[in-house]
Amino acid sequence: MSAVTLAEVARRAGVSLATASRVLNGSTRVVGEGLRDKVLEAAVELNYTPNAAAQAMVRGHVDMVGVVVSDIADPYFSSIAAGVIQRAEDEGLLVALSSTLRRPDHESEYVAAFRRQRMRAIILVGSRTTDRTQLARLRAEVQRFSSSRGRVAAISQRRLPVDTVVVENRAGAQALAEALVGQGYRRFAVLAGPAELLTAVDRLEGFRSGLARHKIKLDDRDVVHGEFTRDGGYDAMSELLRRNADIACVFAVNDVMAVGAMAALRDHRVALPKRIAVAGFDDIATLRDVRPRLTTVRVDLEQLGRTALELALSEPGRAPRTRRAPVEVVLRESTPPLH
Amino acid sequence: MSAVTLAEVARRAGVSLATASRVLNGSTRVVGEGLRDKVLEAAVELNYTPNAAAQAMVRGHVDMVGVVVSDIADPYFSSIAAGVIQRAEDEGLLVALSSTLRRPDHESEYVAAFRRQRMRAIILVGSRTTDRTQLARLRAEVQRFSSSRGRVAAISQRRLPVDTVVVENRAGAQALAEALVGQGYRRFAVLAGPAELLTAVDRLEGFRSGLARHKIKLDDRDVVHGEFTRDGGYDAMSELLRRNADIACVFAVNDVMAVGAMAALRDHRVALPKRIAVAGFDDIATLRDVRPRLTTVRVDLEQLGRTALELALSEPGRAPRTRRAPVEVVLRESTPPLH
DNA sequence: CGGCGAATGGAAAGCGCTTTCCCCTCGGAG
DNA sequence: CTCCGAGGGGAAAGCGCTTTCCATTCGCCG
Repeated sequence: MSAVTLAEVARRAGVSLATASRVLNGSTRVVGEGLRDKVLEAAVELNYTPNAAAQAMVRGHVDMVGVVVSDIADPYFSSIAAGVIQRAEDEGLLVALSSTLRRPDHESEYVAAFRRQRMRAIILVGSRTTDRTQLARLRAEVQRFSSSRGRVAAISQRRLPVDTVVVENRAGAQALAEALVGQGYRRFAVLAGPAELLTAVDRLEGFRSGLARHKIKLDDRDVVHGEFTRDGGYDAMSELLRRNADIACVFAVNDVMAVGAMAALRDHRVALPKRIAVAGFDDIATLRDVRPRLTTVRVDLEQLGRTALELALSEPGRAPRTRRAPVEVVLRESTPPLH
Repeated sequence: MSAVTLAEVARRAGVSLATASRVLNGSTRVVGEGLRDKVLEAAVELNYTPNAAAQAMVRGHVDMVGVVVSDIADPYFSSIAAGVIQRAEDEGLLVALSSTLRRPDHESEYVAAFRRQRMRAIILVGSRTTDRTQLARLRAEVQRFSSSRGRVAAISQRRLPVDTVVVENRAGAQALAEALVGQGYRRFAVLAGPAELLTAVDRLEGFRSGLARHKIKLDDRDVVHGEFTRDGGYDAMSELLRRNADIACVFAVNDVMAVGAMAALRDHRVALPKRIAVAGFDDIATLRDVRPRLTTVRVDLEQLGRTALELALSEPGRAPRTRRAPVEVVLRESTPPLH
């Protein structure tokens, strides 16, 4: 049993294909009431559904938006995706979601795939990296997509000539550093995530400059890089402890790593937060119940997703726009005021 | 600048459209080496990309699979989605992901949308419900999709005539109950999730029958229904405490609720797990670091997703198939052995 | 009452691709 | 040397839909 086509509906309603199309699939042209009703009725009787592929072909684009994330199982990305999906539903758009499995070099491939599908828009959620070749490739691919009237928005850093929702990673980390100094901490270490991920780098640098404002220097020995994951945090913290560093507070550049760090501290029987305090970044909802409650920098992730899609769908300006996503320091039990 | 078409490639290579198509987009027909190379070369020079919409139209389906989840921000669903996406990548398929935002009555709409798009397959991840009308509607929609050679697989309960990965909710909950009795617990309560969600119901019933095996009765007063979320768990636990029930161990039908319950216990200054022990279900990775470590029933969520897609893509049998997803009780600190 | 423009319906030309069907060219068997 | 069949190439027919571009029909104004 094959699907019902517009032609069948038209025949049944006794009108032309053109009229049926105008009635059923929106058009500027008005159709007389009589015929309009006939068509509608025929469509219902035959249980007609438009063939999206056919529409996509003639319209030049499908009613979908593509989203590229690093890892959908990571709550950071799934929250953003939730925001995009929510907004997409409002717009009557479907969402195609791809996960690079933390291989930023695969981003451009997915952009290409989405271009092939003639997606209305593409949202790039992953962090940009320091790799220039990669960036060039991505930029080229994005260019191609936009030059065939596809819209693109990125989340995180402004490194591509597209609308971008810039997360205030630097400012947030800096404010966090200052707040922690305000709590009385002086000796810090940072669990810094991958050295090539701009999001991680920005947070590290922001934190560093926050400390600098109070004449506190962050020794390179006290910066440990690691995966942007729970285990990455665990390993980095373990490494730090192995180095026997004399620190009072550790900043993990995201909450997931922070949780890993806390686990490592426990496993090494280090009093938390007494001996070593821990702070994170993102304020992941799922992690709000870990104890001690995690000091962090809140980012409204779902909002990020919604904003990005909005930006991508709105009438493009003559130049790429930037929207800042404000962040907010949240002090909790994991970094109690000293004495 | 519009996209390059196959016709342009053909012209440039000096061959017919048919030949170009056969070379570039796979066909049973063989093309002579000379022409083949010419076409390939022309395609590269012009930077040709096939128009997926056009291909979809003539082939009858697009190279995508649709996934319907209840809430992509929930780690349960995002893990399953990750599994599906992983497997889809292996197959060269893109994934369209829709979230019903916990409105099971919207599932059929998304199935319809995916049908319109001519997706290759659809994976239904959300739990089935007790609502017969809804089920009928979903079944009808699924029927239509499969009758136009679309493949469907469901995860959780076998309530639709489609391939299903059945999660052993009942058996798992029953085994958990018995394990808890083995730990010495006798007075139980259940935070039971929405009464209409089969996943929640199955877990409750499984738990009940596990207790029954040891002649322990679960009083209806000790079963509190609530949302399948962290806050749902929090509220249900609070309600339970308000009832002043005399219980030693609480089973929350999923980990997310369990975490909410633990938060409620803390807020009410109830010693955890000493006064009241807590157990969950799912073994959500992100939650493995909450303290006390949560006793739970492990489900390999990513595997669930992978299996479902595999099932959907494999040659359909004459009858819908069922694949059981085994689960495993994991005892941890949140339910210590009694004395 | 004639004439003209607005309103409405339909025929048909694509959109970019796959695939059938037909044709031509060889190679090899008889 | 003829004939047949296989192999490889191309013309063209769609796939289901949107959208010009015409053709009609009215309504109205002068």
